[in-house]
Amino acid sequence: MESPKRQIILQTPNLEGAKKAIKTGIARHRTVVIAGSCTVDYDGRASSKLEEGERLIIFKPDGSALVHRPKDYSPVNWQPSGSIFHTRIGKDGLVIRVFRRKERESMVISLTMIQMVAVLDLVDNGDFTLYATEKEMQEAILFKPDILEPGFRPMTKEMAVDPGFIDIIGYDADDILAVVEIKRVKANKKAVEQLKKYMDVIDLDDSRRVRGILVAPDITDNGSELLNQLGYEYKPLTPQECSEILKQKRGTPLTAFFEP
Amino acid sequence: MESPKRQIILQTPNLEGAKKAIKTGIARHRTVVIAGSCTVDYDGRASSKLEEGERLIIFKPDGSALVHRPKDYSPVNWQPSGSIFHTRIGKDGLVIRVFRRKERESMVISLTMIQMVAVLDLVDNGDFTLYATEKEMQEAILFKPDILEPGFRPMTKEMAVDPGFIDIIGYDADDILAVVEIKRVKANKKAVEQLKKYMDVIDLDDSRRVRGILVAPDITDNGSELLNQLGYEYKPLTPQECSEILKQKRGTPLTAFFEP
DNA sequence: CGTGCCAGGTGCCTT
DNA sequence: AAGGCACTTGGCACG
Repeated sequence: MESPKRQIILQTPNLEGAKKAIKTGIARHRTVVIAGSCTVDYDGRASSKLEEGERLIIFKPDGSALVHRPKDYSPVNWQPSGSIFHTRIGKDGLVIRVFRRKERESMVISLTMIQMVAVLDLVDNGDFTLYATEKEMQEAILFKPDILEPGFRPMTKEMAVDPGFIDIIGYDADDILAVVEIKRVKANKKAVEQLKKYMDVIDLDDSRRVRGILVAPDITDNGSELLNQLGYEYKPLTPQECSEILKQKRGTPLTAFFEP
Repeated sequence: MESPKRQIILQTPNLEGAKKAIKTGIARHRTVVIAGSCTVDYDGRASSKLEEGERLIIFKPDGSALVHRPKDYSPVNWQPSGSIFHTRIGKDGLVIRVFRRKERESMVISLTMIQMVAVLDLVDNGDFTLYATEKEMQEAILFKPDILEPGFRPMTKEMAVDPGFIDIIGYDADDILAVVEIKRVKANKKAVEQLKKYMDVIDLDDSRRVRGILVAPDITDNGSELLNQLGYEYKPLTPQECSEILKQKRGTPLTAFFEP
């Protein structure tokens, strides 16, 4: 018994041949890659018109769609996952309509000339791990609170207030309550305002002095100004440092916790 | 004289053949599309590890690079334009390093099995126009102020304050000053806070009563609550409506302005 | 569902 | 370069 073809690649197919391959690929939940000359009309939350030109078009099995020009990181047009594809040949050439019921959005691609159609069977179960995130900064402070300042003792993480979420609340070496806001990139005025919002809530509940600490790898001048004005503090800390600390943690064998 | 090949497409090439095509494609500023099994290591502002799996890889002539899994709108790894590519065969297979001097970021793709390499010559000079943006909402109100409310007269657009930018300032039918903040999506509490920030600045400069008007297609309950609390107003207006109004404007012949 | 917020956000524009 | 902000932001987590 022959195994089904893992890929179909057509070079400069006619529209009918392209249509067949694309429909087959979508039906079989393959990744479909098309290179060709097209126009794109989008209509939904906004709307857009893209005039004729050669682009790379990608349809994924999860119903996401991308139209990429030969430049830039971001697609010129797209639909997020969950879209429905409809392919037909009309007077404008090979027309593919990508529709998303949620948001009532549609993207219509009209292909006039096709350089390539590739129907690919991509199997991808590899784990993806991102390091040096804000989450890791939080974990690092909880794991080794001294990196914030000696004697700091975290009490809560991700406390819901107001609404909103305070990253960390804890007590310092002098038993003063501290509200900690973490940013993985340079903190600006907006970050300080966010900290203030949480401080205002805590101040209502607590008549004792409360420290506000902004943790970030850097801070803008405007941010620093507002911070000083409000009497809060800035603690420089990079996501990379925090990631390194967690690497030590993960490297520590479990038995280490049971040793003196 | 033969014209140079517009595309090279290799099916299941060996690593050496793939390497040659990829290097050629990058050197000639073509769009290179690779389907194959790979790992990706990224290191820069953050860092990440992507375990073995089959993905679609795109290198563009402007030095941008994308690694797409067979799902999701966004690439799992990438480099923005201006990156430098380096391709070699090592013990991990075909290794492509994408380096960005600014930001000191690197992405290393190690390909072990290759399903396809396509070197494409995409020529794309088509215009792209996006409609129903916040900018268009602003223009529509300036063009036909009555859509905000009858008798409204805009005075400034994009006025810099504090710092920050007030979308529109104008006078209503009763000559009361009004600060207008525009949102193209449902306005939330943050949008109201933004309006408040501008109102606070204007209130300092102006002892007369000032109206705060939030223009948006919708508003969240929390946003509405704060709005009422602060005594501001909400004017429902969709970006699509505004776009339609501007379409009329563009449709209006210039001569119309000279007629009674 | 809405509400809030992070993201390797990206991109645009202005000082 | 720094700062402010929109984006068809997308995506997740939580009530």
